[in-house]
Amino acid sequence: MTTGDARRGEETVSLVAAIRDSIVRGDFVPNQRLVEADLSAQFSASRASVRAALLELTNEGLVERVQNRGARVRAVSLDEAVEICEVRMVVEGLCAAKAAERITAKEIKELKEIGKSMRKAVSNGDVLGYSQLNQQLHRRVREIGEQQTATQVLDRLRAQSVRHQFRLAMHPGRPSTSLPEHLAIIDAICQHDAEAAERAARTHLRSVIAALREVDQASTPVLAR
Amino acid sequence: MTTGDARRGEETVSLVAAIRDSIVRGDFVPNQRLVEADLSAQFSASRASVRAALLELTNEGLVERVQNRGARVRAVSLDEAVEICEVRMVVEGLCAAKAAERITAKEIKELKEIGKSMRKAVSNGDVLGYSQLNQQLHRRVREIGEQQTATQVLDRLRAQSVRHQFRLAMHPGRPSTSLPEHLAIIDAICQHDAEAAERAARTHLRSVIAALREVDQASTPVLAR
DNA sequence: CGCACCGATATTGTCGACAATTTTGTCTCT
DNA sequence: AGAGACAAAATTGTCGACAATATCGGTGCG
Repeated sequence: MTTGDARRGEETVSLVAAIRDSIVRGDFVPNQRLVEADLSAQFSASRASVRAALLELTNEGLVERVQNRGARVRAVSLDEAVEICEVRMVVEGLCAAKAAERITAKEIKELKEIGKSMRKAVSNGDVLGYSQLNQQLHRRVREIGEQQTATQVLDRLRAQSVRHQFRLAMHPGRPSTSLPEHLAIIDAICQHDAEAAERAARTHLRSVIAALREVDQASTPVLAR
Repeated sequence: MTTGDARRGEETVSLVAAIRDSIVRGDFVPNQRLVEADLSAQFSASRASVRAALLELTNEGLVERVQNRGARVRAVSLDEAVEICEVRMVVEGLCAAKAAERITAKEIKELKEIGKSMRKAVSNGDVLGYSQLNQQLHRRVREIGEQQTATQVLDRLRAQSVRHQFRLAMHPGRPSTSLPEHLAIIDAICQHDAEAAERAARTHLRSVIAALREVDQASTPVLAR
């Protein structure tokens, strides 16, 4: 069966989603070549559509293309993942600060609700649920901050580092480290304290960066030779 | 004659540059429709190439596309320009901080040289030269900071707001305002003071945002009705 | 035995044509 | 005359085929 089907119009857009999912979920491993003809057959679409989709994914940073040499799944090194997180650090800091300025009473309740759910998930050992709440929190903060541009930037960066992100979420003990950081962000935003919110967001991402390095060292002990 | 010619291979890449230039230099005004067939004739390229180029420019944020309704030049509103500058503020801050950590003695000399040239350009009233030095400074700082990801983000954002940026550079009195800010960034980086460098970069961009608002109000007095 | 040259194969880049969709203009009916 | 429906034009989305380019394997020469 072909991985993803879609409604009639705009086949390319669904192809982009299908290929993106295949990359994110690991069906296509890093550095794997993506031959247009093969994808065309696999997803039963024309080569032009595949080509357009590859173009799009290249600009999202998930695929690398070299002139006349084709496309392959981009492998994000640890150093690159750190760089990405550093940019995320400052941009999420901006969003948190803006959110602190603009948040409404209703949204405060919502954010605190998320915080409560996160506490519960961690104490229950619900790693998957916590990960989803994590994403929800970050998304809501961006929405509250009303930063369209920042949101676009962050979406792109998140997609690029999703593999590292996932590995991190599965690391034992990680949730109990990040929970208080998340709660600090929520508190600062709910108190309309922009500076504190930015600091908290940065502290959190700094911790993520440190954890990234740690997890990588643990899983790549010396050098797989 | 066709606007841009190019070497044999990879016609699309040169088309992207040609259309981008046309947008940036104002040959294509904001909200102007970009019909594939017309561009195809104008640049004497196939429609497929034009299509690929428009895809690329869409992902750069210079063109907006709606499904089955074609592409048009994106009009960046003042609010959007401010948002873009806010993101730039924090990311350039990051780059400045990293540059302060990593700068070498040789690069310090180079940066100070740029500072000297800027002073000269301002005192000579050389607006264009100052603008170029400005760009050169920002670029060098990013390179010294060795932030690939941040550089990509900033390149994209700069391209989107180039029109506002240009109008700002032409504003009388603007250079003498921004010069000391630039010099402060240079000083902080050259003293390896990451925190001060980030603060200086932010202060500068904050000033740019304020100027953006001011210039816009001056040129759109009430509301063209 | 190694290296450079050359041809065969695989893959991408480009093109023109056709199908699907949206927009525009016109005509009728109330 | 105005609103709605229908047809025609314009434009985009998709497809298959051809040309250009890179990669791989074999052959001859030093």
